[in-house]
Amino acid sequence: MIGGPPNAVLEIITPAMPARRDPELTRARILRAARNEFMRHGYSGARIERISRAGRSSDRMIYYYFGSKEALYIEVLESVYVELGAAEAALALDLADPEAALVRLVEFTWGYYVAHPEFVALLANENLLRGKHITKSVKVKQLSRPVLDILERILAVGMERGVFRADLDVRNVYLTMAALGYFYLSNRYTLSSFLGIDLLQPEARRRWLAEVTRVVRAAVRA
Amino acid sequence: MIGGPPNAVLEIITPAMPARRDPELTRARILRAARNEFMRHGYSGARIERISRAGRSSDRMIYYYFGSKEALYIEVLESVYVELGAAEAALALDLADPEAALVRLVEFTWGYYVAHPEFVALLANENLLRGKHITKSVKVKQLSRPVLDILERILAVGMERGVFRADLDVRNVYLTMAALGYFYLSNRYTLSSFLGIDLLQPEARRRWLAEVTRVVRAAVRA
Amino acid sequence: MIGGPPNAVLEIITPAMPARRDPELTRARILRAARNEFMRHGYSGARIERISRAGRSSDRMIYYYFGSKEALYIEVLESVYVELGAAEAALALDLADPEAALVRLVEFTWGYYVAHPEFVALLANENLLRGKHITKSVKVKQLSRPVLDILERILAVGMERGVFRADLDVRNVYLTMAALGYFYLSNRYTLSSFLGIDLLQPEARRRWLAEVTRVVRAAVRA
Amino acid sequence: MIGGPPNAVLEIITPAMPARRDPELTRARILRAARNEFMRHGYSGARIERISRAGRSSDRMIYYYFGSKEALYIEVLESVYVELGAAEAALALDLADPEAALVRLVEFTWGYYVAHPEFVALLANENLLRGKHITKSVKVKQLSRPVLDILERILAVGMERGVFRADLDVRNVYLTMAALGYFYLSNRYTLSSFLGIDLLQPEARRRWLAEVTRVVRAAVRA
DNA sequence: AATGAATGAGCGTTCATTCAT
DNA sequence: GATGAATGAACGCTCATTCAT
Repeated sequence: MIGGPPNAVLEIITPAMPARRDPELTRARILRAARNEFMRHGYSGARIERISRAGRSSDRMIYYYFGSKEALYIEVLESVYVELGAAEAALALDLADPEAALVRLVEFTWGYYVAHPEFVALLANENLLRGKHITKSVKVKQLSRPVLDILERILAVGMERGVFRADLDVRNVYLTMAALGYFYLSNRYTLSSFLGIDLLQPEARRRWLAEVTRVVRAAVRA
Repeated sequence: MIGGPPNAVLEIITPAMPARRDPELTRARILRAARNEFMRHGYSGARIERISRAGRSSDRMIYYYFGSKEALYIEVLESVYVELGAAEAALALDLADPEAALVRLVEFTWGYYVAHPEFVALLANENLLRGKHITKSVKVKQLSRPVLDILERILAVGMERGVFRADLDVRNVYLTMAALGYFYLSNRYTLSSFLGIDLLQPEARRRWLAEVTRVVRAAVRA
Repeated sequence: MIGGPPNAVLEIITPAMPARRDPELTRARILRAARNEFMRHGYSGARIERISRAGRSSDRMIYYYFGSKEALYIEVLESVYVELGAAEAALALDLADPEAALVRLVEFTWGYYVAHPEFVALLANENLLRGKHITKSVKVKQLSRPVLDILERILAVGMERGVFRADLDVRNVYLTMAALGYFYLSNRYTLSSFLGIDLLQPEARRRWLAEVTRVVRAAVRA
Repeated sequence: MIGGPPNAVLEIITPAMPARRDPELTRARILRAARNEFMRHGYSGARIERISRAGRSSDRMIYYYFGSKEALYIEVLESVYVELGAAEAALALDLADPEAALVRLVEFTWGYYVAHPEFVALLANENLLRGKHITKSVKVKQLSRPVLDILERILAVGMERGVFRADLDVRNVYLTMAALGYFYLSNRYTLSSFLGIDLLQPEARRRWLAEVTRVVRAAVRA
C-alpha cells in the first residue's frame, strides 16, 4: 500500500512528465503556491494544506523542503523582493531627459504593482504584523534596491539642469511615487465602496496613472 | 503575563471596579479589546480568548453579545468608520481661505491616521481579504463620509477664485491626500527597512507631513 | 431597557391576546414544543433554545417551570403515556362479538400510532437510552394501561366460545398486535429504502393495516 | 472506570500489544468503538472523545481517517448493513421443506437481532432522525439484501405445493417476521416496565421466539 | 412571578508539526 | 531522499444551567 507501484502507474498515465521527483521543481511549485496562498489569506489565514494541494505536493514535503510555515513565508517574501530588485535593475532609463525618465519610473512602479498583486498584498500583510517576519530575513536586508539609485541620478540631472526644484529629497520623491500607486491598489476594496466607483476598471486605472504622473511632475517641478 | 499593573491602570479609569452586571459596559469592553486584537493580528490571527481576557469577560459572553467572530469583527469595522465620520463631521473649516482650509484638511487626515493606528490596520487587513467582511455590513454602506463634501466645497471656492487649477477632480485630490498619509504609516515597517531610516521618529513624521502638504498644494495650484 | 414598556407595546399590537402571563398556558406551550422537539431530535439532540423559541418563551422560563432538561423530558414522556391511557380507557368495545372487538382493538392501536408519531418516536428514543429516564418517573409506574384488561376480556370471551385458541396469552397477543403496527411506523425510513417502496403512502398504510388484522386473526383463530 | 480488566481482555485478543503503526488496525479499532458508542448514545449523544479513548486512539485520528463525526457514523451504519447482508448470504436453506426453511429464517432473523444489539439500536436511532444520515450513503443504497430473495423462493415453493396460502406477499411476510422480532428487542425497556416482566430473561426470550414462529406459520398456512 | 445577564464545561474540529521508517 | 501515520494544542463555538434582582 506504500511505495512504488502507484507512482509507476502515474508514470504510464503521464508518460513524458518532465522530471518527476525533481526536487527543484517540487520546491518551486510549492513556493509558487505559497506565494499565492499568503497573498490571498495573509500569514495566519494561510493554510499549509491548501499550499501543498495547490503545489501538487504534500504537507510533509513542505516541512521537508522549508522547515516551517514561517520559513516558507520568509522565503516567499524574499523571492518577491528579489524579483522586484531584478526588474528595477533591468530598467534602462535615458537620463538625457530627466523629466521623461521620471515619468518612465512612475509608470514602471505603477505597472509593477498592477502586474504583481502578490507584492502589494505580501507587503501589506507584513506591515500588519509590524514587520515581524521580514526582520528575520538576512537575505532581505542584504538586497539592494536599485530604484533609489536610479531615482537619485534622475533627480541629480534634473536639479542640475534646473528643470526640477533644487531642494528635492530622493526618499520623499520615492515615497510620493510609491504611495500614490500602492495605496490605490492596496486599498481598492474599501476605497471602491467609499468612493462609489470601481477602481479596478481599466479606464479608472488608466486615469489614475495619468493623475499620479501629473502629481509627481507637479511635486518636482522647479 | 498576568497581573497587577495593567489592571491597576484600568482601575483608575473605571474607579470603583466596574459594576459587574453592566451589559453596556461589558459589551463596550469586549468591543474595545476586539478592536485592539484585530488591529494587532488581523482577522485570522485574532484570538477570541485573547479578546475575552483583555476585555475582562469570557469567550461565552462574546457569543452572547455578538454571535460570532465575524460579526464581532464587522462591528469593530463599523465602529471605526463611525468614529472617522464623526470626526470629519466635527471639522469646522473656514472656506474664506481655501488654501488654508485644504492644508487643514491634510493635517486633519494625517493626524487622524496617526492617532488611530487601528483604523489604518483594520482597513489594511480588510483589503487584504478583498473586502470579504465589509461587504456584509449594511451599516458601513449607509454611513456618510463627510470628507468628500468638505473637500468638494474647498475645491469649488478655490477653483472659482482661480487659486486652484480649474480641472480638479475631488476624488483624485482626496486619493492623493489620503495615499500620501496612509501609505507612509501603513507600510512603515517595510519602508523603514528599505529606506534605512525610522519613519516613526517624531521628527521624520513632522517632515513627512510638511512634504505631504507641499505635494498636495503643488498638485492643486493653478 | 428591562421591564414593562415593551410588553405594553405588545399588548396594543395583539389586543385580545388571551391571558398573557398566564403561567398555565406558558407551561402548556413549552410542554407541547418540548414534545415536538424531543420527538424530532431525541433527548441529546433536543435543544432547550429551540423549545423555548417554539413555545414563544425563554430558556429561563423552562428552568423556572420544569427545573431541568431531564425533568422536562420526563414530563413529556408522562404526558404521552397519560394520553394513551385516556384514549384506551375511552374505548367502548362490544364484547358480544370478540372477533370484531379484537379487530377494533387492532385498528385502534394502529390508528393511535399513526395519529401520534410523537408517541412512537419518544418510546423509540427512550429505549435507545435503555429506559434511562422512564425509570425515574414515579408517575409512569403508577399509570394503569387499560389495554391489557380490555384485551384480556376479549380473549376470555373468545376462548370461552371456542372462536379463539384456548392457549392464548394476553401479553403475547398484545405484543404481536403492537409489534406489527409499531415496527412498520418506527422503522419506516430504513424499511422504505430497503423494500424500495414508500411505506408512508396512504394506500400502502391501508394495505398494511389489512395485513396486520389478517395476521392477528390467524394467530388467535381456534 | 480506568484500568486493567477490559484492556487485559483485549491484550489477549491482540497478543503482543498492537503494532502502534498499523493504520488498518487503528481504523478498525476506531470503527468498532464508534459502533458501540453510537449504539449506546445515538448520534447526538455520542462523543468523539469517548470513541477515541475506547479505540485507544485520539480525536485527531478520527478526523484523519474519517473526516467528521457524521462520516464516521455513516461508515458505522454501512458496516452493520454489510455484515447483515453477509450473514444472510451465508444462509444455506433447504428448500425441499419450505415450512422448515421458513422457521429457520425466522430463527436466523431473531438470532441476528439478539446477537447484534448494535444493529437494532443503530436502525432505531437512524429512524428517529428520519433517515437523515442513511440517505447520504451511496454504499447502503447499492447493497443487496439477500433475505428477500431467499424468502421469495421459500414462499414460491410453499405456495406451489399448497402448504402456504396462495396470496402471500413476500414483503408482508418479511415485515411480519422482522416486526415481531425487532419490536420485542428494540422496545424491551418500555415493554418490560409496561408488562411487568423482564423480557430479557433467557426463558422469556425463548418463549417469544416460539410465539413468533407460531404466528408466522399461522400467517402463511394455507 | 418573572427575567436579562452571565457562566463552566465541553463540543466537534483544525492547526502546524513530528514520528518512524 | 522521501513519505504515510500520528499528534498536542488550541481553535471557534454551543451546551444546559445559575446568578442576581
